[in-house]
Amino acid sequence: MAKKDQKGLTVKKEDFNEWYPQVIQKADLADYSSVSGCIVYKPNSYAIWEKIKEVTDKKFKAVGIKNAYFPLLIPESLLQKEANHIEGFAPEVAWVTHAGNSKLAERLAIRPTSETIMYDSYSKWIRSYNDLPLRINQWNNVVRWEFKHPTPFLRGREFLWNEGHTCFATKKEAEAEGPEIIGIYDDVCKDYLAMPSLIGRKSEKEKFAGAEYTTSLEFIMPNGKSIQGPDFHFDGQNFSKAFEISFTNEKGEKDYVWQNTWAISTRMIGVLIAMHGDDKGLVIPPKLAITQAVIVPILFEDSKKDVLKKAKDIKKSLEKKGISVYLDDRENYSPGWKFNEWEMKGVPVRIEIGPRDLEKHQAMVARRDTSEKQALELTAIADEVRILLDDIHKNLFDKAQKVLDNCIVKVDNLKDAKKAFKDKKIAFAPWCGSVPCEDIFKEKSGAKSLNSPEEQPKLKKGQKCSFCKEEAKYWFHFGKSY
RNA sequence: GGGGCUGUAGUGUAGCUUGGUCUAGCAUUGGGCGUUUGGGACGCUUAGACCCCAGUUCAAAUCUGGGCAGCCCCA
Repeated sequence: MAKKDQKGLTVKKEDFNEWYPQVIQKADLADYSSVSGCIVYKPNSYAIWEKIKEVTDKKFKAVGIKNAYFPLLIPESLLQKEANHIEGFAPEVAWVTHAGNSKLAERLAIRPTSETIMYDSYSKWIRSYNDLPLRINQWNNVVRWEFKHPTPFLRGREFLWNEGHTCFATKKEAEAEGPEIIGIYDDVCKDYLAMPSLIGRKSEKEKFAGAEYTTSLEFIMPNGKSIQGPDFHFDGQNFSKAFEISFTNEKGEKDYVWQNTWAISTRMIGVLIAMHGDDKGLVIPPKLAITQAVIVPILFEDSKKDVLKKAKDIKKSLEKKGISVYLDDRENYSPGWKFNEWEMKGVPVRIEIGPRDLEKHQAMVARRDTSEKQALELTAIADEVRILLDDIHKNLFDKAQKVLDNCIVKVDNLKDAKKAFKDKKIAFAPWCGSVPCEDIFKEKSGAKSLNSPEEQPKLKKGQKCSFCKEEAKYWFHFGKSY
């Protein structure tokens, strides 16, 4: 049994697998539902998702991407049009077969992803190079009937995401979208979620079903397992040829569009919880927190009025600086109880004010990430909290960056790679990149390839692959994965 | 894909080996009343559970089988 503190929370580093669901439970983030693998996103987690969605959506729109909405249900005939795509998704598709008591003539897939239903429309919409580029995104839910153990947020049968589906007249234009989209995702992860990642190209084996290549952001969880975050797929003309998305180019010739797809999902909530949470519970990065600061007044009968008045003043002064504040003036809970509750829920900053502070014209300000507490002048408090919130973000990011840096081990053989995985680390190795090599590697190590960063250490002349006899092509990250 | 472990109120658990004393204990949580309130206050009161389906038996939370769900390890 792992150690528990007085609130029944497992110590994170001793048993992450117990700690994780406990935090979700205690911070009131999610609940299990009657459908296995489908969770309820309770207000506390949904608020985080709304924030992620809001900031990401803004960035999409800033580069000219428009939102639309396509149907949930996809006719079987459409889903089957692209061979690799259907092969990749078929085992996990949930089907609608009946309407009331009558059997449908053609069964309908609940979208596992929307390429097929969207491209059916695209083929009708795109006629000429004047219709391009077409850059459409949708925020929706998808269902993939996973058979592996579901884990709240990280792996489930239904999740929320964005799926961007774009079409360009030329390969060059299409591929140029890659860095732009990956840049947006990376900005969101760094600037809002306070999370660095490994960015790079996926292997042939692990790329998206139907894509030419996939670029991903990989995150490393505290238990040493990696997990794929947002990604970008360059689809070439695979789908456009299957769906007949053709157009007349500038030369008057028939041509097929070049396509990309890209996504970020509610899985990031899980990564966020895992990455920043601690033995006191959840830690929400300030820019994602729906409540950035909570004021806990210390109420006694004789001074109650004055303390509450000051607390309200503080609230106003913070709000003027654009900080979202909650004044917790509930009288049926003790201050200590509230401290613990807000820490559990991950609110970045807590302000305590009582009669003793009133005398000194100050308030106690505690930061969630380090638990440091300091007395601040009432007049300076709004500015100081503003600075503090930025500092908390920076500290969370730096800590996460350090963890990431420390878990990457350079290796050049299977034995050292396996040792790295055993130590809960990521192996970085020269590799040939072939599918057979990865199959054997996976069987022997229990791990898989993650991605290959664009900026690479130099390969030695004649460097062999770390796991077979072929020549190494690039450095690649490998790890045990969710 | 293979193996192992587990399922008891909202949450965490006791009981299961050796069926009966279980009208299922404890803590926390929820409701009510009062006293409290500077790091999860206290008293009184009230509500709330044996995952589902079969079987064995006079008798099942407890044993058996199946299902469902959760966790772990290996591939």
